[in-house]
Formats: sequence, structure tokens, C-alpha cells
Amino acid sequence: MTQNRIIKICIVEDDALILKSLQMVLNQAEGYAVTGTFFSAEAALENLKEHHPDVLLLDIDLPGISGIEAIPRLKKLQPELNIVMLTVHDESELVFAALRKGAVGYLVKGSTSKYLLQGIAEVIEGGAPMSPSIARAVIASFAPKTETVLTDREIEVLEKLSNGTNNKQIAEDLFVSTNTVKAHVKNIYKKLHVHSRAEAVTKAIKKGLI
Amino acid sequence: MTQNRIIKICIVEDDALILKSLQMVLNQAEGYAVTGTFFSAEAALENLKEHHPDVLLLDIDLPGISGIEAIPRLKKLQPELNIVMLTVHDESELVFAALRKGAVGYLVKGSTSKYLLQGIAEVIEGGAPMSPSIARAVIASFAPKTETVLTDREIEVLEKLSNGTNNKQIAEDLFVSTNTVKAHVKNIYKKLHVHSRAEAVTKAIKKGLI
DNA sequence: CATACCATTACCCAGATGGGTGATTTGGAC
DNA sequence: GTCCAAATCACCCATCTGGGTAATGGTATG
Repeated sequence: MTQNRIIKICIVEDDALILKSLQMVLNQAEGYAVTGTFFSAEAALENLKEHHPDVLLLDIDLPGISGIEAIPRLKKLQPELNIVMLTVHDESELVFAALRKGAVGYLVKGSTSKYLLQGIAEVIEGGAPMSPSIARAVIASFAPKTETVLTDREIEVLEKLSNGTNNKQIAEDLFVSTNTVKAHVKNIYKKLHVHSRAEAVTKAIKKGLI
Repeated sequence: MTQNRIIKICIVEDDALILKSLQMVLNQAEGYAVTGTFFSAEAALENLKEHHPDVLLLDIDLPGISGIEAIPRLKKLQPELNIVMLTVHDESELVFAALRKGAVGYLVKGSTSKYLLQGIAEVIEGGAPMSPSIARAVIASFAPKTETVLTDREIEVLEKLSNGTNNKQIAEDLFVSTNTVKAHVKNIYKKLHVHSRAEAVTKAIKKGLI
């Protein structure tokens, strides 16, 4: 992320027109290069590794796998990737969800190219382009933030817990024995430093784990 | 609500002309019978029990007790009653208020008889006749915010639940018996339509109750 | 004044939960 | 090749939970 290097950008956007205009704006600007474009999250997931961009612009409302759903998967492929959401309106709900999943900011489609470039620059510098109201909400919710120490399977169990599902049913859902579920639950408790399902759920939601 | 039974319908409408026309349309249709008509909510409230209709068509703008005000009272007399509002224009404000009070849908006065019968049929089948714009407003309002139905005490208990506190400890904290805590917890479950602490906590957080 | 709702308490009981200890297999990390 | 974490499964047991039913006093609303 040095200043003297061309910043590689990939774009995931199902609207060809918007995609094209973004691409043009970014390619004309100095220091940026759009090295890949995709029409779906699925396509991006398949080809991300080949491009290895510095920044990924990701439409929040994609057909198939949504932008929000795609975030964790993309991060898994390239953990340090800066994901910037593309949204029509800054509907706090969706944008917020995206940020919780690991996006670093968002840009509003159709805003000026100056604004877009400024946003990208902000990301490169380690910033997070977003509106003040979103920023406030984020700060509030991220204050007691901690690294996710839970495994994928544990997250899966945690989500079941949050739905009030009991061990027996979770076991059936995951095709394992209730003993296994109990083991997972115990491990979740240890990792989150809690002693009950309700407490685990609260902590998980507050930390954005689920 | 079987198919082979005559659907009993009552109508509450202060305009005699409209009332008459509705009555005629419904009586001519197969499977429906208008078994009672009233010119006011007061009259309907007094006589509802005698008629015990399957569906009640209720004018939204009645003199005296308005249609909207009448809904909860009518539901109290016959809880499973399907109340369908009658309105001139589908002004979202009023219709929306009616739906929130427990009406299952609405019909626009003066529309074709085909439309009316279709709406009634929809109700019988468990549907909710309404225009797309109203439907959208309903969905929108039910997604993020919901009426807080919980009492202060219940919220207090709910917060304890979210911390993973068990009944015994909650009882000590609130200076009441564990039986009382159990009673509160059960009431919370009923009101939130959940069956466990974890599920209650999830719902409470998502609804912003705690 | 009647009715409704709230907060409170009580009892019963099947089933679920939380905690402890231990074991096996598999796949990556070193 | 060894070590470890993750996922899987087992058994025990005290305690807690969820659900049902019932009752009482207080307060607000009508």
C-alpha cells in the first residue's frame, strides 16, 4: 500500500453500465488500475486469487450470493483485502451489516468521480469512507471489539443457539451426535468466557460474530 | 373455514347505499351469506356475538366509534374473527393503523364485485387482501421496529437473561422469589413468541428492546 | 364499581443444560 | 515425522429450564 505503486482495483457489479462508468473513472485517475471486473459474487470468488487486488468494490445488492454474504468468503481468500461496498442509497441497515462482516467502507453509486476517488484514496490510507451517521453507529457497536477466535463450526452452532435451537435439534441439523454439539457448545463457552446460551448469544451479537 | 360451508359475513357501514350494494354482491355470490349488517361500530359490538360471522367487513371511517377503534373491541368479543376494512381510498395511514390493530386486510369501496369477492376469498384462505404499496409499508414497519409489548419489569428480567443470569440469581437481584422470575420469563416467552432464553435474547436485541 | 393488567408467589415434572473427564481421527503446521 | 487444533463421540450428574395451572393484591381504566 505504498504511494508509489499502482493500486489494483477489482469491481463486482451486476449493472454493466455502472460497472463501466466506475471502471472508466478509476482507470483515468492516476495511480489506479482496474484489474478485474465481475458481474456476480460467484465470479469474483472464483477469480479473486488470480487478480489479488488492493481494493475490491463490491455491490451490496447482487443477484445470487449477495454482496454482504460474499464478504466473509472473499476475506477468507484474501484476508487483508480492503472491501468497499457499492450502494445506491446509504441505507444504514445493509451498509452496517456489511461493515460488521468486514467491509471497510462504502461508496454511493452515482456520486461524483471526485468523491469516488477520494473514497478509494481514503481506503488506501487505511481510512474508511462512510457517512457520519454510519460512522457513529459503527463506532458504537465496535467499541468492545475482539478478534473472532471461534471456528467455522462453532459459529455455525452459535447461530443455532441464537435461534433457541436445543442440542438435540442442532445435532440433527448438523448431522452429528448431541455429544458433539455439547462439546462445541462447551468450547464456545470457554472461548467467549460465558456460561450459558443466552450469554453466548448476547456476546456473539454484540461482537458481530453472528 | 372448510370449503363446503357457507361463509357468514357481517358488514358494518354507515352509508346505506354502499351497505346495500355490498350485501347484494355477496349474497348473489355462491358460498357467501351476509348474516348481519350494522350502521355503526356500537351496533356491531352489541350484536356480534349473536351472529358470530366468519368475516366482518368494517368501514374504516364510521361516526362515533371509528372502525379502527372498534377492531380491538371486536377482536375481544371474537378473537379469531377476520376483520377486513372498507375504505374509499387506500390511504396508507388509516389502513396501516387498522392492520396494526389486527385487521387482516382491506377492500376498496366501489371497486368491482369480482375484486370484492376475490378479496373475501383471499381472507378465507388465510390471506390478506391489500395493495402492493400497503403491503410494502407493512413489511417495512415490521422489519426494524415493533411495538414494545413488554412491561418494564419484563425488560428488566430480559436484560438479566441476556447476561446469562439464571433464575435464582435474577430473583436475588430483583428481591423477589424464583417463582416470580419464572413467571416473568414465561410471560416474556409468550409475548415474544419464543421458547428459550437464547431465542428471547436474540429477538430482544434485534428488536432493540435491550 | 367492574374489569383488566401487572407483579407476585406456589407446586409439579419431564427434559435440557452446564460442567467434568477422556478418547479417536484427520489435516495442517513446524 | 511429530505436534496440535478441530471435529467427532461417550458417560456421569447436579442443577436449571420450560410448560402447565392456580391464586392474590394493587392499580389503572373504563
